[in-house]
Amino acid sequence: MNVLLIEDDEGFRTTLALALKRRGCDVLQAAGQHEALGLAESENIDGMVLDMRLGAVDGMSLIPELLRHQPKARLIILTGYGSIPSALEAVRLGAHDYLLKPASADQVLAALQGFSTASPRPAVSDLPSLARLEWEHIQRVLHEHGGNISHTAEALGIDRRTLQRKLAKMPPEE
Amino acid sequence: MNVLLIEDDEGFRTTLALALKRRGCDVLQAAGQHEALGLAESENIDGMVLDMRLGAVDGMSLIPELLRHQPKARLIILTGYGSIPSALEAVRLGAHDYLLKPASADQVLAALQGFSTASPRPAVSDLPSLARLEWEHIQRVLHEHGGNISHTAEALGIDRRTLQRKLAKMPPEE
DNA sequence: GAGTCACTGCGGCAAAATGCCGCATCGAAT
DNA sequence: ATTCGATGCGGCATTTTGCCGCAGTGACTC
Repeated sequence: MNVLLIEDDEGFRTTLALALKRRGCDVLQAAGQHEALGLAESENIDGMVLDMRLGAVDGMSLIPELLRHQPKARLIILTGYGSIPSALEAVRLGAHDYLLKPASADQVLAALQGFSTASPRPAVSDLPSLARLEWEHIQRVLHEHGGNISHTAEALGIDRRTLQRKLAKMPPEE
Repeated sequence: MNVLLIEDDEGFRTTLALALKRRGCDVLQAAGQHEALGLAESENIDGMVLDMRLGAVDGMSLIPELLRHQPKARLIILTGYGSIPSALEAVRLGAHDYLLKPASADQVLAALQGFSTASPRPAVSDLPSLARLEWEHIQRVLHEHGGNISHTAEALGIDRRTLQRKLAKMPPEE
């Protein structure tokens, strides 16, 4: 399976690429839109993994072009922020699935192969606790800001010192 | 436009029904699955609004049947909890749009008429503040539990007293 | 090389929030 | 009438938060 990985975060991209290779995929990597479109034009591709936020570029707008070059490929979105409206828009534009970071390589591969991510019937009781929600959101925003604690704290509307303290104590007691 | 409203929360349903009628729709209401399927069989319907959580019944499973009876109708999901995987599954089952409560009657109507809810491109900076996220989540869970504060507090993993205090001070500021 | 600037880690402290009692009330079900 | 669950609220010890400030570091400039 030939996979095109389009993701601007170098660390995340290489990690995921390695994991996919280990699972038997041939992986092409692109960090930006032109690189991605170039590869989509010239190579034969079965599946594409697209980040929604490529620096200042909106990944959503790449979907139609990528699919025009590779109409038979499966295209899945892998994004950090993510929202229901954007997921629906992506699907309308032709994406086949929409995953949220952090997603395991197995999840990505399953989505590429067309096994829609098993959506466990959300029971009424599986609502996340406040602490869990907070933790996940902090991780997301932190990653969004490239690990910059000062900016993250400002975006979250809390004190930088508070963020530091939260981060310092979160890992141990989950 | 004939609209079938399938929603178990009586208050929410009648409110939305009234709002849609005021906007020129003919509204049929159903509180449960059998009622909904009965109306879908016998009436001519242009649009359906379906809640995902009808008491113990999973609204998702109704989608194919409803569409079988009304293949030309637009079916939109309106749900309180909502998640990206469930939104994707609903679309795969044939739903046309997927809205989260609270949604304005205008949003519902726009979705019914096929104007996909304008998804303002989520900028990198429009990440919700921690306080806002917490507030929205509390509202969601509170509604999920029918306004029961004790149960909500337990589900959120916080003290009942704390929840009361949060609720008491939230409305004024923001 | 000196200086500037942004970011980080940490200490301290007053103010606020939280957890954890208990008590009184109220309505519905028994 | 009594029981039971839910609610609103007071009090209080403990924890968390906001808001300083200071020192160290790395990058970038003059």
